Amino acid sequence: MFNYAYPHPALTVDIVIYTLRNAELKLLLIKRGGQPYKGKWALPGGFVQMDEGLEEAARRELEEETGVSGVYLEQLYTFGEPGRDPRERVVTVAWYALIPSDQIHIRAASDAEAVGWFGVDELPELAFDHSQIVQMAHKRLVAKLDYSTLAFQFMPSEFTLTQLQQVYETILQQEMDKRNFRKWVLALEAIEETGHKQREGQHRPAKLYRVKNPGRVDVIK
Amino acid sequence: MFNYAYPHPALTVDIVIYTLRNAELKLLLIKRGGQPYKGKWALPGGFVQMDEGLEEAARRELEEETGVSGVYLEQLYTFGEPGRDPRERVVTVAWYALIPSDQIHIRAASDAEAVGWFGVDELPELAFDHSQIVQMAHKRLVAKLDYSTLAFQFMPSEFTLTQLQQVYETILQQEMDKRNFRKWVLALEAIEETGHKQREGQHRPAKLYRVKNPGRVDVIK
DNA sequence: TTCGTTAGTGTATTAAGTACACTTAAATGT
DNA sequence: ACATTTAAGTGTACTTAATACACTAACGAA
Repeated sequence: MFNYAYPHPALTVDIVIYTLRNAELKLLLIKRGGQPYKGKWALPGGFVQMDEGLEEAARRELEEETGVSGVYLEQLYTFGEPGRDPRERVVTVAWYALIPSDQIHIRAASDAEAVGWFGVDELPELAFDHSQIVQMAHKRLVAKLDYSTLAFQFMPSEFTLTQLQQVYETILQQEMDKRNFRKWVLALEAIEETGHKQREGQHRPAKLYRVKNPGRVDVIK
Repeated sequence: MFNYAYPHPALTVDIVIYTLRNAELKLLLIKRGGQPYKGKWALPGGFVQMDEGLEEAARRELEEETGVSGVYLEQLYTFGEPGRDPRERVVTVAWYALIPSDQIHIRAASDAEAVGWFGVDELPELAFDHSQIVQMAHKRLVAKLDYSTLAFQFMPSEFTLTQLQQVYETILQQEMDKRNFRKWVLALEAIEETGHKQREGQHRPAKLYRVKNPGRVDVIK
């Protein structure tokens, strides 16, 4: 039992985990096994331990659900309306993570819950205020493509310019001109040729590129 | 006494309250009367009540310390490193507020604490991790001037273009060309002439403008 | 060697941002 | 009334970034 002179809310982290698969933006959901919202899909998350920081808690949950670590993770917003959880006052610090498309051979889940990747346009009804969280995450993601190098966080260690362009086109939901895109992205000086080529399909092989500073997201303009 | 099966952190809100005075960006600090960090300056803030939302709590604290309400308030970030408060685990949801320069005839403070406006370049040593919070708030503020109409939140109901330019110059710490600034800001179509003029000093009177959507902050470009 | 497919490239046009200096309208002092 | 001081107000040329647009190159398969 833990006693306090004043009431304390419970504190959780929830994570919107994005990846790109089949030219579609997907996010990870977990089917709730217990009440409330039993059987509904929800964002992965859980309680913050007393001896861990908030980002640390988010990375722990991320690793537990997907097995991945070291990926891009950013705090999104903190949600704490009274009544957002019917049991007790729960405040959640929401985060979003981007997983490169080559790291999704992750184990399904740590515990026995049902886990699934959902296209952002085919989301089921979500538990709690999680659809509000997802909505805000998507807005942030789209906005950041415009003024940062965030999109590179989706790329595998080597990738073609066409693949990179598809990432932008998928998330922004608009087609782009190939020549203009290449001119623009190369002018950023954030990627470089690896010297390798990707030979696949009956056509000219594509040059492979890598991100110069893989972990880093820079503001551009 | 309040009992929980699992330990809960305490939850606070802290607010970076900005205003502009004498062509200087200032923020409000409160001298701590009790331990820890007794006598040190700190951001205004306090515990979140169990029946109020997070923004509600921030607005309550803002109103208690400054008497102002209805001003621009935005969530900044949530800080929750274990050990940031020596007494117990305290997680704080940090906000920042912008107060128009004509609303600073506010009452000094609700309680007996010492309260003061400090220029952002002349801040004293701060309690807790508050200097980290201030640093992040300043970064956000500067960034948002570039891609939103945030700066208008500092303006009184009627203002001259020169005053508006000074707001940008003060916060961005760089001089701007008068003609280019006017061309740019008028092209935003976010402000309009009031028809009034400001006569003061031995020079040509300036046209007064107002913000078209006073509460609103739009992303530009 | 022809066909199918995706990779890769340049130029002209338009829009936005930057650099830069004089005139105007008022108040003050003689 | 006139000259002086002060900040308000205005336009144009130049530079840079964004856009529109179509063909050639390199490979695999038949």
